Amino acid sequence: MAELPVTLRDVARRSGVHPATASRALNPATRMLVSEETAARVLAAAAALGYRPNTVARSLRTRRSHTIGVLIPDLTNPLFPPIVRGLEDRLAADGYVALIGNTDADDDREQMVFELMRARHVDGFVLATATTHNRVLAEAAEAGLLVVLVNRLSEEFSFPSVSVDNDRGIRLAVSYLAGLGHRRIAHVAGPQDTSTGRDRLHGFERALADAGLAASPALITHAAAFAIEEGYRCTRELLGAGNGADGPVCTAIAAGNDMLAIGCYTALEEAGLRCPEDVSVIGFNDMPFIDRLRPLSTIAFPHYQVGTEAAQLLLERLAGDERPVRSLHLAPELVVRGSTAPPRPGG
Amino acid sequence: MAELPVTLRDVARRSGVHPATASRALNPATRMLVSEETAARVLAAAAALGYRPNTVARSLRTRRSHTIGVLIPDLTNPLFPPIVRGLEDRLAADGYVALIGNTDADDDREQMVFELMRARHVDGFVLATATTHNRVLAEAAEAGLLVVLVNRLSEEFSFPSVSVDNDRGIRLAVSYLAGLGHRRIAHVAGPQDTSTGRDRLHGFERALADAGLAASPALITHAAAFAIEEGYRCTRELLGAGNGADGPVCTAIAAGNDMLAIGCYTALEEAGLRCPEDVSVIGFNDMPFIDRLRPLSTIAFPHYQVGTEAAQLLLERLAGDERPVRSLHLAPELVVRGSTAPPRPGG
DNA sequence: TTGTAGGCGTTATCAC
DNA sequence: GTGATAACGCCTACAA
Repeated sequence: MAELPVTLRDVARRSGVHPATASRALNPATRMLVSEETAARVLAAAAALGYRPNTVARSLRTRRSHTIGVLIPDLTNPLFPPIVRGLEDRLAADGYVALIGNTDADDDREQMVFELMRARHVDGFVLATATTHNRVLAEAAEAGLLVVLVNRLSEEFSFPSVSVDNDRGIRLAVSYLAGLGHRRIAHVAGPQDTSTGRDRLHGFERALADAGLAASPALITHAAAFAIEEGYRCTRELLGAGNGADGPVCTAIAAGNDMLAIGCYTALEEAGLRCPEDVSVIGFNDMPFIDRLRPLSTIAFPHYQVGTEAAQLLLERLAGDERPVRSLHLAPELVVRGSTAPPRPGG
Repeated sequence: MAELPVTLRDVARRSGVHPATASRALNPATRMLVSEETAARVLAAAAALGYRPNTVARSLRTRRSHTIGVLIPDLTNPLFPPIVRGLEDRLAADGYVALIGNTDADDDREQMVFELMRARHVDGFVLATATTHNRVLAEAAEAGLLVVLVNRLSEEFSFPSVSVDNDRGIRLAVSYLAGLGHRRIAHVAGPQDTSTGRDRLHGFERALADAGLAASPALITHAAAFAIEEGYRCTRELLGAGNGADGPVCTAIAAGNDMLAIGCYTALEEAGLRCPEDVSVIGFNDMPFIDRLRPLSTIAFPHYQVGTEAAQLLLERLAGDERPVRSLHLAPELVVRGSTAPPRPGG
């Protein structure tokens, strides 16, 4: 029952040539070195025997595994599946496969998964987990590994990257809210050890200034993670701080991402505040299913394309592209749904 | 900058032993064959040099890649990420990694991804894509590959599997609806070329009979895929058929899964019917985020555990377990949310 | 155009 | 307990 594996020798034997010749005939890149009829004979023999090249042996010899390591925080965060699909689809088109590892934003776990992949001699990495001082990034840089950053930038190392223009995105959000008439706009900032969290916070502050609005520490809270519970906690903090004389401290919240925005809802409800009547909420990412969840206004970007572009960048370098490192910034777009409205007249 | 790779020979040289001895010392399983002090010396040398074994070479020699191929329909279906995480977490604990492939329920694509993985000599497969007459399943069986089915069963081949007890699940749904007083209960059946779709349909029919309710072809529609649009289409069909004298043809719908249930909502809304006042809806799977989407009553099962159990089954066989093939059926549970209510008095 | 030979890094099987 | 040797399946100078 268990099939005996067909090797190159078997194909060679059956077609009456040396294994080396068979190898050349089978490899499209070297097929030209072989006479047409020999090539045809070898190909026929291979097909007849059901030959399937042993990638492991090939990898050992060529030092190419045609495998890419992908590190993401957590696959169950709906933001990542479309990105991963983009990656895999583009990679598969070139015969590459992806090894996915979840890090749960835990350094030790990240290190462990990274090692697991290095041991498998992946040809490159896609990292969606980069934090400011990241051991994996440092090791990858030192070892000269091929890396493409996704959704993250590194100031320390110069890696190619694909991300959304966070500054522009958060500006879209803030100027939209300001245009509605909001003057007390709060921000639930993402983790400041990620470029994403930092860029959006700084963008927020600049956008406020540009809109002629005052920045106040009371209007900014810091989430420890891009997680629903943190959005909830931060919004409570926000509301608790200044929920004084004339209503809540803010009339609008720009959340660091959609997960945080979901947390905002719960806290607002708990405080007896309605959205958008009392407080407007805008998210970031337009993650899948968020539109069916609540009518959340948010900043959208093409998730799937982030994946395909990252794969593209990687494949180009794998193909020997030596051009200077490129960083792609995909354009975000404002998506208005039902979570935003002008502030109450009395506000 | 690019580090020169440290090999076993380097470690052997530095510790003054033969590579074979170094190999024995480094491998916990064969370490006992070596004197303690030699082992210590080798280990120290390895650490000092930053030796990292070449898994590719090891795989070629041992014919074990410590890699598992995972085929799923589509990672962006929220049902799968937690399952995949369960798989990866359990596999990683034993030093295995997973290759994920999306098939989009397309046979050619499935075949292609399957080949990509076979070529990489994965040690086993987890298949969540099995359909009734499945080429991949047949090839895997013929080649004697290690396979564990997830969320699917095969009548044709005897593979170990992990799935939810669909029959019991749909019975829970139907008896709950019947208990609420519903007598005209419809079913949006999933694709009948999947065991999941079939088992739930048959379970539905039996459950109806057990509840003393009449089965009618008009109350059953067939979705071509577990997709929102198909749920929408089928529900329209349902409503269009018998939306005659006294209201809609049914007062409750048991959907084949949550995605189909989401589609039901849209069709009901369009028809001016409210849920649950006019028509109750119950789903299946309790997929992530569904609880935040709409208050959908549904049948829950432990997604993550499906993954860990599947990995466990695979690892056991990889470890040489020869016990007869096991099929795990995880117990489903009824989750009541706001999409179900007694039928209208006038119904 | 084809054959020869050697080696990628590791481990299994001998022998000592 | 350790060393020597060969082989896993493939590719690629080099030679013919």
